[in-house]
Amino acid sequence: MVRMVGIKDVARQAGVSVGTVSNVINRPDLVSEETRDRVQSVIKQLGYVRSESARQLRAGQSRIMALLVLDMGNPFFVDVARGAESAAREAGLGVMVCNSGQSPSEEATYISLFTEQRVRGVLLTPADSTGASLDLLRQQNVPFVLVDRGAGDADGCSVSVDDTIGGALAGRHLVAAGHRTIAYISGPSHLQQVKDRRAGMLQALAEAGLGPEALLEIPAQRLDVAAGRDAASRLLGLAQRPTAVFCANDLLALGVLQVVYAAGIAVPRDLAIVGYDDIEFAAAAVVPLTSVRQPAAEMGRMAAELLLEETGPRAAQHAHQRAVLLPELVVRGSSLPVR
Amino acid sequence: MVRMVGIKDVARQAGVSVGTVSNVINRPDLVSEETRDRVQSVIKQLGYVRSESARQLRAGQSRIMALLVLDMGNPFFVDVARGAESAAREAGLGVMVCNSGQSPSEEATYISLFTEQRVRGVLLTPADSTGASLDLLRQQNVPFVLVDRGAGDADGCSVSVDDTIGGALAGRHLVAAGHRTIAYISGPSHLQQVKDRRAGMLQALAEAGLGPEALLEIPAQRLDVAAGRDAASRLLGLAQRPTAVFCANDLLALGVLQVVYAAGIAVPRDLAIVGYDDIEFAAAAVVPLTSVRQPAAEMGRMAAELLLEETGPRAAQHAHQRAVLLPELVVRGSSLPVR
DNA sequence: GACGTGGAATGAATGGTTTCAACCCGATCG
DNA sequence: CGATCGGGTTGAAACCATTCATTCCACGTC
Repeated sequence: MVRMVGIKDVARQAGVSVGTVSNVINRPDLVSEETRDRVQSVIKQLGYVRSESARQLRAGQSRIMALLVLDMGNPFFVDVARGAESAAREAGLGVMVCNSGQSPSEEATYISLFTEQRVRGVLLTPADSTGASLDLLRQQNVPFVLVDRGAGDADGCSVSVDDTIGGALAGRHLVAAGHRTIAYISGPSHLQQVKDRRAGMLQALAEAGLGPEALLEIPAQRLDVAAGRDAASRLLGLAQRPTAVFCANDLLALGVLQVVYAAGIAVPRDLAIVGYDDIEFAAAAVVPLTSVRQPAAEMGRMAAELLLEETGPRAAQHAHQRAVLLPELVVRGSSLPVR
Repeated sequence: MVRMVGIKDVARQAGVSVGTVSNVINRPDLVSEETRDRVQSVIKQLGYVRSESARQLRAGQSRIMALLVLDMGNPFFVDVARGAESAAREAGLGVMVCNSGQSPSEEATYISLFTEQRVRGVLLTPADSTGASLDLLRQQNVPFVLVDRGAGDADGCSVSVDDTIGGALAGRHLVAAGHRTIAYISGPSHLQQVKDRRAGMLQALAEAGLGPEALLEIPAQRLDVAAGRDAASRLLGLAQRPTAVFCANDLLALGVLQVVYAAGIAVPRDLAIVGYDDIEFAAAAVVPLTSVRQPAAEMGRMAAELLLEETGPRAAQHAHQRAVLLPELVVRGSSLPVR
């Protein structure tokens, strides 16, 4: 292994002190133009690259923020990551994207990795519902921002989308299209999102004078395509099939669409489908899916910006906040009323 | 900002020297059981977390490897990332996943971020075809492994899949199903993959005694769903439409499927479709897509392992190698011969 | 009782950068 | 002419964990 060229080598070669080289890099305005040019050219000539670890050691914090998502296979989180990444880059930071796969233990492993790295902060959608992960972060006072989750007891920021409104948007749309019995393909019951989306749907039904019996819940184990297929088979086995399905996310909806289509049931004529998240593949399905759009990239960006504010030079004026964004219904072929 | 508890605090509290604390953490067998327990409990009590930057500063390299992919929105790369991540974690490293979005300039930005971080190494699918990015890495002697690309002139490892064989698999399958004119929806022409897949297809056609005129190339700007839709419209506008389409990747194929279906053309009866990559959404389409499966996770894992070998304790015995994996055809509904 | 042995613990040196008080020197002011 | 100012530069401290040569100690052996 060849020795790395350090700031000292540059200083010697340029005939200045290390302090001056540092200034050339970090506060060029303090250095005379002549010296600056000379140092710059030596830097280029020697191929000097500053060592982030040394800089970090002094600064006490790194220039990396962590993003810990539940499922990298879900395009929704990919969009979140994109948003966060672009905000971070504007501030000259890197993002370390990691995938907990919904496992609290992997989540804990990553969090300890992050604390060792002294990351600037963590953006996360916790997989652990007990809050133990957050305690870990608090203990090390690593700033964090919750993504796609409200910070209930609030000692951190959060960015989320109002899922009750989202559910209601879907509900009103289906009711307006004449549906009177709707299936809800939910996900793991401990997820707040899943509950809120149902609540919104129930609210919309109530507005139309329909009781909770109009909503038939079909639980799904996970929020992925396979779980959607599975739930759809159960749906098809029912004696009295609802005329519409609302899915807790688009992956489920894609699974449903596949099974329903294979069974020869026409969408939307015999069955309307509404998904949630509006991932790219929802629009790209053979029958484009109506979906409740979450501003995923926007969420990622906001989360990153909140973190930057909390850890930036103006940290003192930072007050934790809970940003709640609004979802939007995107109507496509899978739920269009048939004329 | 509260001061971080350092190794010195632990040492003082436990009544030992800093060297001993370090030994407890890194070489516990050198320390007597009694001392070890005492130190461990102080560590827990104080919530001490070692500073990776300080450790790194001495070690000269970090415990993070970078993965730079072309498109995080493509599930293929997500699988690559998963494979790399799992191999890295087994070795106690973290992976920093970044997205160049095929832009050489973003790629360069990330590479300079990586060199500053002194990452252990970089796994990448270069967006820059001139090789300038690799030069940057070589210059700083940062080890790298090419993913999904062969290392032609070889001064690094690479892991790729034989795309010519992949194309041939698709070709033989379609020929066997009786197709005699096939459209090839390609991607950006400078991508080697795109060329190799076509070459394989031509080879399969030749084996069946068909000349290059049997393959009709329809160029696509990018390798995504929208480009697939676009190419499909052009396909449908043709006077003499081929009976089968081979797409350079699954995203294109999904776009094609959507447009073709909307035009009322039955798949596979009127048009067979074969994709490439075998992403989850290919199997999840309404008409499940036949696709050439690439062992994406396996590729990510191998790449990470090669990097670990190159930078690990046995680096001396490391010889660069070019691993070439084999693709596999997964036949599904979109190309089944109609009885 | 002198010496050797080996396990356990020590503490100083090391690494690269940033920061800041101190310094130098030419120019301006009184 | 001396004092002051300020732009430009310097040099050393600080950051924190690791490493390794050294010291310490208890025990056993001759």
